[in-house]
Amino acid sequence: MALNVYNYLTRDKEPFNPITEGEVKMYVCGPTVYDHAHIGHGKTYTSMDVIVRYLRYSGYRVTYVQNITDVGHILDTGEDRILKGARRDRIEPMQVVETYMRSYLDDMDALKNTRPDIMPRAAAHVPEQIEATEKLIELGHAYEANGSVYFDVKSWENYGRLSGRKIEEQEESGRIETRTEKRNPEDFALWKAAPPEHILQWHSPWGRGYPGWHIECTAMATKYLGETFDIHGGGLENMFPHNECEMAQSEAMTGKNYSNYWLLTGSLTRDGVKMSKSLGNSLRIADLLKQYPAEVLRLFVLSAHYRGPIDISDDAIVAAQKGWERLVGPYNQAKQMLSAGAADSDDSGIDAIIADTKAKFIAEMDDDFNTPKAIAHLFDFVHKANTILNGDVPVAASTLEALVAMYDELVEGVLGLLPSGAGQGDETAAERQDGLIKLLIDLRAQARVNKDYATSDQIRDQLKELGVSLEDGKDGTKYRIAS
RNA sequence: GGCGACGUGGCCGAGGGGUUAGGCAGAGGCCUGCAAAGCCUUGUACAGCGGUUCGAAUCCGCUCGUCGCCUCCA
Repeated sequence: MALNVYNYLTRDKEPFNPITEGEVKMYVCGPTVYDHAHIGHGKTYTSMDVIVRYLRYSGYRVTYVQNITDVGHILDTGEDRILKGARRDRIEPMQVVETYMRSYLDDMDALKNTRPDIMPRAAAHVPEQIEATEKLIELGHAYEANGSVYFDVKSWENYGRLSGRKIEEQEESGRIETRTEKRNPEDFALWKAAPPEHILQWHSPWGRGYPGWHIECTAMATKYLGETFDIHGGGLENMFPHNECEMAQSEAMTGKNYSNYWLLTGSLTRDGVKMSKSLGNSLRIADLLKQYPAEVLRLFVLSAHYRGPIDISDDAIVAAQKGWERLVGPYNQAKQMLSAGAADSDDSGIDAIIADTKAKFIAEMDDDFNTPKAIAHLFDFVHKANTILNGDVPVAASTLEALVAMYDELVEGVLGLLPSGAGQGDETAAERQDGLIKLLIDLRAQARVNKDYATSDQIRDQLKELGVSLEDGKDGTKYRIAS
């Protein structure tokens, strides 16, 4: 079965056909770096990360571009967000940008989101944005007024195609601010004249100023991916006005389709309400990562469909944590069984189960990246694997290796859900730790044979305090390390 | 006021005209020195009211409710 995706442009699920066979050009709206990232960003970019991972797993060569907005845009109070951040932190605007961009990248790395191939910064693409604005003026889709340039929405009949909004309806709503210098209230800025005190400003054919919010994506996406590319991703809450304006000006400029597919992610709420600065209910990614492993946060995000909303609560994350430990159980157990030495052959039939799980996983992912269902199939596998691994019949090394390979391929490769950290960076330390724990397990086994349960329980309890849980089974004691 | 989503068992969340989602929590049992983990068994779910249909949680209409966007926002 081939990949099908839900395209917001048509509001329908469609077969995915890239422009160039085997290649995918993908653009995702990145963050404005004026504060630390919160878990809402985590949801959007982890969803996009899994889409990229799956496209690559499916054999596509993906070019993944995600911008960094470091120009700053006007708040309703007339204040620039980045300038506001600078004033708050008493530093230069570009220090704000650098600080929070690095913080953002740290958070994304910690969440195991694959780095985009190109992360263009808006401030470094002002000439491209001016060029795009000039072209729109030439083509009669934009006009200058008092040193600012506006896109003329009435010159582009497809305006409203993505979000489904009609200009007339906007006018009727009566909530569009009236700016006398605009021809239509809905016209949006491509370039804004800057007052002298505005720190971030550049030369332009229209005097000193700075670019409008939407034009950066047009300039950078077309520069790195071409005038028409395959996928545009981002958060659903940016569909209007940002994506709508972006698409209108891009297509007006090139006369071609902008992005063939629009994949937008649902928003994240906290205990039922959206995160916002004013409510003070933002949860920083960095703070959450102090409490939970990245994989738990990823499983939490991926356990709901990317297009849907998701509500974060303590109960939900704790449930995700328990679920994750169960999901990863057979992998850890198989690894330990392998290091302990396994049988030469068995007739567990696990090869067929693995093949079946993989086929189901792929079928679900092919259906608009249905991670909740794909993960449900993995849990079905966990159930079957546990039965085999804990049964009376010895399991062959080849069986264990096949299981580990499937986990590496799907659970880690596509979803990024295998435990990171211990053992991966420092092999000798991990081996030493493994040896020490096994030594304690042996000592405890002797104590148990002698019915010296005080000693055996002491070993178990103290290891538990160190984050190492011991589990007695038929074939001896296994351990697991808390993350 | 306009546009748009959505309302699923104690909780989180898929699915979607007749046939098991899955996870967490709970109950009983097996195993265990005791635990833990695992295994087996166990859940009268689909907001309400109408309609279409042999049959609706799934389609249509209305009502109620929640949320998002319409101003910067992932």
